Amino acid sequence: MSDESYDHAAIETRWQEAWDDAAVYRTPDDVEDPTYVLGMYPYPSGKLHMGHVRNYTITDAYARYRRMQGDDVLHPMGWDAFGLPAENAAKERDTNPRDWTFDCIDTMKGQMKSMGFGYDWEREIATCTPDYYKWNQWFFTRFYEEGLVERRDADVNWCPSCETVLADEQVEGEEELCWRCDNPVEQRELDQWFLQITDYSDELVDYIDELEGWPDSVRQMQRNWIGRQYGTRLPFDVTGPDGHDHGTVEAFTTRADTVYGATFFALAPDHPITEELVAEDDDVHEFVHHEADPDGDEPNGVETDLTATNPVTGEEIPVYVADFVLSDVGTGALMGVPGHDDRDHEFASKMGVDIAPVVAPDTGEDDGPEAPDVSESAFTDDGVLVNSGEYSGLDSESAREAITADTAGAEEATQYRLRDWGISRQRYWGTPIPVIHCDDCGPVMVPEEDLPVELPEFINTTGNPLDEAEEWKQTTCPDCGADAVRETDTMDTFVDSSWYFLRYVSPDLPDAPFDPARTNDWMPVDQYVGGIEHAVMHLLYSRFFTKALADYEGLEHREPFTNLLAQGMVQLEGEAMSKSKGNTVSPQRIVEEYGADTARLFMMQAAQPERDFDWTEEGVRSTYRFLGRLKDLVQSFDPDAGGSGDDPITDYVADEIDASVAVATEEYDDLTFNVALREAQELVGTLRQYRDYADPHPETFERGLAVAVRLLAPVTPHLAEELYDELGGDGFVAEAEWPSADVDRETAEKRRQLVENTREDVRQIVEVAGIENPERIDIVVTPEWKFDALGIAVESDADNLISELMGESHIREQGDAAASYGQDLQAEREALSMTLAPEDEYESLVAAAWLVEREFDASARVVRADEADDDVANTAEPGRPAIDIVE
RNA sequence: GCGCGGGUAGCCAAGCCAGGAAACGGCGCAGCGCUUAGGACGCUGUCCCGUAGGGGUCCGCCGGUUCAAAUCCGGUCCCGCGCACCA
Repeated sequence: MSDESYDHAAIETRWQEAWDDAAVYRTPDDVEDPTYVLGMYPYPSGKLHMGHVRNYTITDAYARYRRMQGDDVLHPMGWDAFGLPAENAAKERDTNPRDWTFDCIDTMKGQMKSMGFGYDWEREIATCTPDYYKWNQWFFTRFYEEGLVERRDADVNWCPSCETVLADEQVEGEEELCWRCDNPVEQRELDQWFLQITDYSDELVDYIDELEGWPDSVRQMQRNWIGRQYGTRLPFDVTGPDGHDHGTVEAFTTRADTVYGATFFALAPDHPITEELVAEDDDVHEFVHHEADPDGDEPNGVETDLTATNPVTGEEIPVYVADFVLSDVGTGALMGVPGHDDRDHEFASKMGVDIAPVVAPDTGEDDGPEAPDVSESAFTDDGVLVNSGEYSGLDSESAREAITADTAGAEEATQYRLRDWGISRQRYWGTPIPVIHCDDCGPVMVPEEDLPVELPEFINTTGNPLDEAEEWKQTTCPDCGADAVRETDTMDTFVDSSWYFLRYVSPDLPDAPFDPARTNDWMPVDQYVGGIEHAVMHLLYSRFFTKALADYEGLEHREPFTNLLAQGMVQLEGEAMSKSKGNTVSPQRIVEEYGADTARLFMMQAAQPERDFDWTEEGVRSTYRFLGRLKDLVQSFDPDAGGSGDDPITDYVADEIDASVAVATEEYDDLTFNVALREAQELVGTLRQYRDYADPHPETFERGLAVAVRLLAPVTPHLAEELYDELGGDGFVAEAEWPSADVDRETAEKRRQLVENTREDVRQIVEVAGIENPERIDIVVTPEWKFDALGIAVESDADNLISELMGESHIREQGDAAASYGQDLQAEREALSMTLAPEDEYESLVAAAWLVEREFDASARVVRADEADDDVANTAEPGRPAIDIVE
């Protein structure tokens, strides 16, 4: 076999079997607080795609790295196995969702194994098994007992194509499209089960600040979604022309300071008062049923014959019904302040309502604020109140507080955009909601001993199959024993994924959803990795569940995921891969052609995990060749041949090995695999040069190989095992110890910088001086007193550095040279920093001299200052040796 | 409109949180080497000027803080993402 390729298939199969046999990735129940590394479990759609491969390679590499660092690691995998696509697929193929799902799981599990992902398969879960979804039902009844579940008649998002309702979070964009099928969503009124996530609104939003291991973007998206706003609720008395009292209508406002500028009042088209008016007022009827366009950009409205009394001024203002007022925002009614709100301004201009300025820009001067001109557009900033009675002169902030405090019936109010989570779905392939409807008792929870309520056999029908499952549906009331029917709705599958990370801890526990002691020990998830598309829904629901379980089920953690990584997309020519575009790359094909290690390494080295990157076949081939070269390098190694190691090149290689470890370790810790891997690949390059240019010292060379293999092991586990074995390693590299370095990263990088700078200087001199054929290159290390002087200068805060330096006799006796260097130091003293120690600098240069010799084809000597001519040595500085080139 | 993130050499992109070297790396381009890993590999160059390591200019734009700014602060213009007749 040529070194262009290697028998990846044989190697990968061999080690996958060996890992299996040795249960390398098994996490025993008795380990203490393992590092919990988790990738978002996949929906079993049939085949792994590149997004999965990237996601799970990230977690696998990190899990392997932590294991080599000596941690116990929990790295499980499971299946988000309920959901509509299985139902659709079952219909198309004339099978049933269960069989189809388990077929898909089989296939995908096989593909995961062929990728070499090291999961503890004994913790595998599939949410469509009664053993799992029983606990969804159990949580539902527990939450019901705690008052976290409510059934209400609600306007819901209905997707006619999926024939089910959707949560607000599942409706996308201005066009309101279904997140799954991209069809327009309609509104329907249905009895629905809700989980009261809004009970946790404040905690969910407040605690975002603490989630420092999460990306800002996700944190911000959650803040936006919860949408908390502080304001004031103001009571407006609404009356009709005949004195007919419509009662008090509260309006929420964040700008109570503008209340003197309220020139109209507006009600939503479906507000209860509007509905009264529709019956008696033809104009209102006409508007509500024919003109109102809540989705349009134009604010439309109709004047009513009602008036509202401004609770602060006592003024009566006209009441409109307007389509931009939304019944589910605030109270469904608002005070219109056209002088200070853009939309109100547009509406007032259109309807001919007064526009009055009551807040002026704060000029910061004492001569009194001047009311802004609001005839053309509103002034929406905070400022100073004008035309506002006793409140004139106050700044907006103070005025809001004062008005709220002074006004009868007004109160501070907090508003949220977050709504309760409607979990009812009119589909078959989900967790049956464990409720029985009794004519006499109403909805009754299924008793715990009757759980799980298992799904009946699938019936291929157009509506909800559960509605057709008569035998299943008919039952008796647990309370009164009368004939009753089962709830036929199933749960949103996001219920399943809101706690699956707990189930992995004790997947087979028969009598509880999770083992409290072990879960408290093992949670939270240390590193969670998945797509940004779950920034709101899954992650918010999981946070909610965790908090509810902390309150009611003894979970001692209130946040599930400490660190979150939202991985970037795998693209092809800048575009997301998608089946519809037909620009996908099959992971299976890549594994067959190049092997899993190549696919994994290519992906991890291509970019930081959170960035998008382009898949390129050329990159894959180049990665494959690298692995082939590495394999060759290891196999050509002969421990019984080679030099004594008593040479500078060996020292250089030894330093580089340490440097690689120091850098790669830090980068693995930060999950910046691309940088860590570059380090590993450069080390392999260095070793190759070592082999080709010198007579390698077997022990150093072997250490280099062993280090390179380990640095790559988290990402290319199969070949790493093969080569580790080849090098005579004990056991598995997967369980081997992570290499340690003799240097810290800073020193290693200073060394590299010194060598690189010195070589660069030589190049410049050769070029600028036009030296054609250098014969000898002397690199003269700085005299020690200069290092001492630099050290003093860095530490010193004395005004006169020179005199402080001259206080040192061994510096003073350098005479003019000391004075001159002292002045240099004085000139840049604020920018000074410590270099390598003199001996370290000398040794680093000696070790690197061969690079200069090789590059310039001249002999290179590294000499100490006292061995060189003074006029050369004097130009040397710490970190910058003098250079003398002889032609 | 609101919020967040970002604008760095021909292109991609690190550095910014913790200010101190024309600013990591990759691609592309150019030169050299290679009894060889060959539609590769290694070395070097790639802002301008310079016959001994020097000088100039530079991180979207404008301004500020500082001995010192890609980095901190304010303003402004573009790009991306999320939310949005949200009161």
